[in-house]
Amino acid sequence: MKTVIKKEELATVAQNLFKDKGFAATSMRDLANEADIGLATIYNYVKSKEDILQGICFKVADDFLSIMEDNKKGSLQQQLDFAIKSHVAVMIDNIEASAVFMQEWKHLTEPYLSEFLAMRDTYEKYFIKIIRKGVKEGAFQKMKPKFAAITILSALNGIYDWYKPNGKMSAKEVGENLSDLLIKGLII
Amino acid sequence: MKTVIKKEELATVAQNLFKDKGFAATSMRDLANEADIGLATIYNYVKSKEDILQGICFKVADDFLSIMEDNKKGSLQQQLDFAIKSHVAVMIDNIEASAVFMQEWKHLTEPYLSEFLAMRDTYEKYFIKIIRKGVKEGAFQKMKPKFAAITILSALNGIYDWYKPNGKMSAKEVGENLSDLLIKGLII
DNA sequence: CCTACCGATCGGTAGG
DNA sequence: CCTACCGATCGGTAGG
Repeated sequence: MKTVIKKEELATVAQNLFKDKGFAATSMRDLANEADIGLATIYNYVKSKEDILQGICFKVADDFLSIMEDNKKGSLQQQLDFAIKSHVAVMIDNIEASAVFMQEWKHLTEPYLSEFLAMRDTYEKYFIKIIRKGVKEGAFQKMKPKFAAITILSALNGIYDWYKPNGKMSAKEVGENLSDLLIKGLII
Repeated sequence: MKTVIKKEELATVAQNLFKDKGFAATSMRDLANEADIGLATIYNYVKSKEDILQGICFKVADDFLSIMEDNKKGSLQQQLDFAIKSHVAVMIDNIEASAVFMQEWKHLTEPYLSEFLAMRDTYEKYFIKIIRKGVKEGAFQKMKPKFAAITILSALNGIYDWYKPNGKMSAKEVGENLSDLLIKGLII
């Protein structure tokens, strides 16, 4: 019981510190202090420092990938709209973990690094496919699909830097506005 | 002579390693090895490890800010187009330094951290102002100017992750395509 | 520009 | 779950 709670607290603390200070600049002692346990106790919950990072990165990667399986209906514009809004929803549901996912994955070592990059690549390809089809059909502007996909994902992935859970915009609003801006553009 | 060359080599090495491994995970010994000098020699060129990071971050910040002074002519759509293309040009001209600017600024300590954030804020306000005027005039979609500005900047700032100097897209093409996608949107 | 070194801190473990 | 500790590496410096 208490063990489970402490383990979850450690996970939360790790997400916050890895986001704020970065993985390399966060020591196991920092984590222990913030979670209010002894240094050696951490190793009852995790195997190593990188083990914690892996947990965060692959959890978020799984979340991203699972949403795409439900995304096969409607027009290509609707599919892209759904993909954007779902991506935003996952990020906002795990805002600290998402920040770590985006910024700290480079500290993964092999073979996890390759596995991680492969998952990210697979996810990116969902966006590329939708856009490629849309360009071919003439629904979207003539544009390199990979370029457009990466640009849209970059715009979405910036959220963790400014989104405040108790701020002026709700999670739903953020998704709607991003979809609107990226699909329809800024000019009228 | 030789000193100047080695100093420049050290700067280049620092940009590359800070980008690839991150500031905290790069040791002064890493820099010395890569620049092919002794560890202690580094301190003839810089005062400290953070001194190197400051040099990179503030150089890029200056570059970004200086382009906005020339941007007061034309319609608001033209001004935004110019701002986007100039931002992309600065990034691509300093692609490694830009990556460090975007990802590693959090390792700056006070008072440099506050100064850096203030410069970034000033720059962001240029984009916000253009968009706010455009929304008021009815040239742009009705949208929160700050939200739109941050989203556009996030999309632009993702470049360092994928842009290859010898790749398929020229710097000019990247700027034109980004301006097109973000201002006009993906759908026709 | 380098050799040799400093105190501090790191990730992790033995043993209980 | 903690005390006490390990070897390795860190940023930086003395002295030349």
